[in-house]
Amino acid sequence: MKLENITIKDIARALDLSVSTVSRALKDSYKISGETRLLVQRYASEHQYRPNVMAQSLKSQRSRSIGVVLCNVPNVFFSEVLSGIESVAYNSDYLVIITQSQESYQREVKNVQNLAWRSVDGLLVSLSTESENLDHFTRLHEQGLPIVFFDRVTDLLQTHVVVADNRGGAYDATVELVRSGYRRIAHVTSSPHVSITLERRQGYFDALQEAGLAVDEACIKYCMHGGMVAEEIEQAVTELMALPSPPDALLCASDRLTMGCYALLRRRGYRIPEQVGIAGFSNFNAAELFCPGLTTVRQPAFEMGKAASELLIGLIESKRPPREYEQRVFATELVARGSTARVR
Amino acid sequence: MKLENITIKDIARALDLSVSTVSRALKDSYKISGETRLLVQRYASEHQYRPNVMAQSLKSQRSRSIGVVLCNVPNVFFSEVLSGIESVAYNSDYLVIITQSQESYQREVKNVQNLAWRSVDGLLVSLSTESENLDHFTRLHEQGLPIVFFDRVTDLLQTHVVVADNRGGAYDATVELVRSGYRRIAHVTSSPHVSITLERRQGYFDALQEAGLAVDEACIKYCMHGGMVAEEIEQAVTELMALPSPPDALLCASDRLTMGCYALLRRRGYRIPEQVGIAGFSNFNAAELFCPGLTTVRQPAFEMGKAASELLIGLIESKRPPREYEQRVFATELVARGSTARVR
DNA sequence: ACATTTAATGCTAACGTTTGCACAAAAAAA
DNA sequence: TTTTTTTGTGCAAACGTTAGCATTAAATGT
Repeated sequence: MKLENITIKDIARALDLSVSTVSRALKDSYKISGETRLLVQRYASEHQYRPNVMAQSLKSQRSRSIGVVLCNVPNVFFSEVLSGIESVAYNSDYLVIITQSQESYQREVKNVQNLAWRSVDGLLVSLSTESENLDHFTRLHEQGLPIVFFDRVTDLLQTHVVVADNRGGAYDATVELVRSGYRRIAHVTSSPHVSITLERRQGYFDALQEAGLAVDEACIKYCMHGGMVAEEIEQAVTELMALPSPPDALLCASDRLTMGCYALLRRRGYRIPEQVGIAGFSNFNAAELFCPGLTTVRQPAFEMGKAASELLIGLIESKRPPREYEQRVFATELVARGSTARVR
Repeated sequence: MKLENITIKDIARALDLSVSTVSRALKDSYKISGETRLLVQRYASEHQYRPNVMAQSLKSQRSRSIGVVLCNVPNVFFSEVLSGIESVAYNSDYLVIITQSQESYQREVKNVQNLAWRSVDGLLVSLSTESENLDHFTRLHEQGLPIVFFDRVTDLLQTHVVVADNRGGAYDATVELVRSGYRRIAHVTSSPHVSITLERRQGYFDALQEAGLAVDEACIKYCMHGGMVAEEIEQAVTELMALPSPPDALLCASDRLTMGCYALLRRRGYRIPEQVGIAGFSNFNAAELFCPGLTTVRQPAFEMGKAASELLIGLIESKRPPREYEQRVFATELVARGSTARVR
């Protein structure tokens, strides 16, 4: 019932040769007479011989596939990253296996172990918000499995890393808010476990400080599931707006949070940008169609996916570990729109 | 350098047993004394034995992985489908391999062949706009490779199919436009090669006819790349609006087209919904934040992904082909918003 | 003419499992 | 006690490749 393919043995039998000769003739290595080589290769292509990859994998201990571990595909940022990953893999003839952690530590662990066990040649990882302990990676990494982190990274492992300039992006957005006349800028962000949260917060801090504005911890709300659960966002916004002196602007740290906050503000009838300004990280490119247009910090997601993929494949295909691990940082792009246009 | 795992042989040697006994003890089959079974199983779990999947695959000719072929991951609809696929696969312990055709026939063929050759157990496919010839599927299908089509399907192959009620969705949206007072409704759609185009067009036709409105072929624009190239959309809209009697409303047939047309109309200064109404298929759930809110036909993408995945896994795991192939049709949901609200 | 090199091919063992069959020892039946 | 059955285990082949070493025949050197 399964697809019966012709094997190297069949060829050997048909041509009255040994399997080793056939094998060698096909990868034109070693000393094989041009005659037999041609004979074998013609027979092979005529009969549509395709080497059995499972056998090859078993022999070589390589599968020409890479595993991707990320939170959630429908997140615009991740879907673009994934697209970038796939496009590089396609050209390099690697298969891309996708898993979602759904921001769950448990699920991340299971996925990573499953992928490793199913013998991917390398791993492309963006950590879940829940992940603090990274043993599931360190063990594999020590055993020599190539891993590249992107977006939500860690310095507990010595390896390549692909990130956006998170500090810079948050800084730029905050500066824009300040420039527009906002003075009490709140920050709605994700779990402080993940790298991007800290970096973005730093950019927010830096900009406030430069502007001589106070940093108020009460104005920072951490959504532990990165906005995967709608209630988090609702609670964060509610609490912020109930403060004795409520914020006049929101800086949101992720796709989901930005959209969530924006929608909520509008639903609750806040006037944007007069009453509350809002800016945030988002890769949704129709933000200009919103009412008012949403000021966003855009990350070159597709390019980041490509870079991560390239670095990983480099790691996989080089015999020796590199002398130095790269940290590739991509510039973000601030697109200022109506949602922060309080003043001309 | 690669992760050295303990093998069944190691266990056999350590316990002074034969490999076959160990193998059998581990899958507690056959007649093995409780004693040895326990011994083996304890040793195995203590030493973290994990069967080598490549060897198992080679033996069983199964890989516990499924291949997905779709156009483009960042498309909201597809990313949600993919998420549904992954979630079912995760629970059933299948790996999901993702490939993008980017609406290219060539690429689709290469991906399909590559996946089959790399021995996935089954295929989940949404056809590219360019695909007319489906030989690359029929051959594999005849050889017994389970395939399930979703979204852009075909009846050239006898297999399970998962679709939205495309005719109904387009019908509902058109009826809504008519109800709002639009009388010359154009249709911007994708390549007529793909099933969804025909079905959606049919719904559009039916609604027009029921309303006693004329069907004008000049009012139907086919974007052969489904809107992947921005120029197609631009050209379609330009041509429509340049007609002797230009349309007063647009019905768009896909995520990308809907967004593209909406953005273009706004950029060109058309007043929506007074001058031109617009409605279309789209899974973008922030359409309510647009200005005006965008009337959309929503497909239960995640559920469709789940269904497709379940059907495929069913196919893979049943010994015999099913007596009958299913065509699972999911209802769409029309969300009427400002972009079609010409009259109260 | 014989020794030595070179070229082309074959044999065999591996990679880690699974499984039909054979075998031995113990238990049951005669 | 002998025969038969049962129970547990081992052997070996298979899945489709690859690669080190051995082998043969031909070609070159002396």
